[in-house]
Amino acid sequence: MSQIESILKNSTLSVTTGRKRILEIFLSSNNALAHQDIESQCADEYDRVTIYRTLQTFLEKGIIHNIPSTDNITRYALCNEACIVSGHHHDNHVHFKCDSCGKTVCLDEVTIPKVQLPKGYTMKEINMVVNGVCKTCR
Amino acid sequence: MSQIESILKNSTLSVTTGRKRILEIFLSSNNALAHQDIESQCADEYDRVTIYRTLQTFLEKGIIHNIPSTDNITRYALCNEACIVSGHHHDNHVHFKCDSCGKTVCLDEVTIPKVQLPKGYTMKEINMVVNGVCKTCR
DNA sequence: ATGATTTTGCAACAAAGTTGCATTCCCTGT
DNA sequence: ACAGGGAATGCAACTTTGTTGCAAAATCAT
Ligand SMILES: [Mn+2]
Ligand SMILES: [Mn+2]
Ligand SMILES: [Zn+2]
Ligand SMILES: [Zn+2]
Repeated sequence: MSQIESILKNSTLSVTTGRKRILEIFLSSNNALAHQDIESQCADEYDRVTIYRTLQTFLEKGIIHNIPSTDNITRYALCNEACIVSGHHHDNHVHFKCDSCGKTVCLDEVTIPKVQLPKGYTMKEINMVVNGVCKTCR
Repeated sequence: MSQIESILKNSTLSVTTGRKRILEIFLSSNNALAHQDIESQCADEYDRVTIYRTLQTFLEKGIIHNIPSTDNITRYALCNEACIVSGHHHDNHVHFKCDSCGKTVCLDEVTIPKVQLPKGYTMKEINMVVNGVCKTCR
């Protein structure tokens, strides 16, 4: 059984060609992908709606996580391990978006530092996104 | 001269009723606002396109900053001081989005902690967004 | 292999964002 | 106070993005 198939099986998802293709696109990319990025790679093979639904499914199953940004475009990246605990992701790495090449990457080795919230606030998820210039663009 | 007018004047913007109205909406709100939030408060007075253009102008002038989120909705909040330096904002406070009431707020008193990027990466802006339950919803 | 269940494609729709252009408004100088 | 030039606005048309219902197709357990 291939890596791709076991990812799907482990998440109790049926193995369909569409899901395998989208997973393959993620695995062969070294940066985060927006819906549009995926669509432009397989719009001839799969319907737009299928891509939306597949991304949604992957999110819920903890196969991918989404990365916030100020440009109104949510990007997605593979989760390293099973990272769904009681309904929400617990990724704890920093994300970086390059102002020059536009690419967004997971900085898996950079952990989000702790932060003290004011009294009364409960923390479920935390996201940190850094903008700047990446190492290939400088 | 009113507070609202001086904000516009200080940013070398002409004082129009639309800009004053949108500023007023921000000033009277205690949470961050999405385009849609503003539109629903003044759609009868001003065109959708004007709101888009006004938010864009305010952003560029450093009157408001935008807050990233994973739900594909950018929200905006007033900047505390002039926070535009060489073309980019330098807000350094944490943002909080409540999963219960959906409101996003600036935690002005919580400073984003420093983080060490890998070699070769240059930091321009940094954003931190925490999800959870706010003090009024718990 | 068969049938129940899930996934997909299609169509239709709704919402969000963009652009060009004519009109209106604001500001400056007189 | 007024006129003229430049900036902002409204409107229309359009593109892009996201959603929903339903019938056809694919997947999976038996
Ligand atoms: Mn990541
Ligand atoms: Mn803020
Ligand atoms: Zn780059
Ligand atoms: Zn709340």
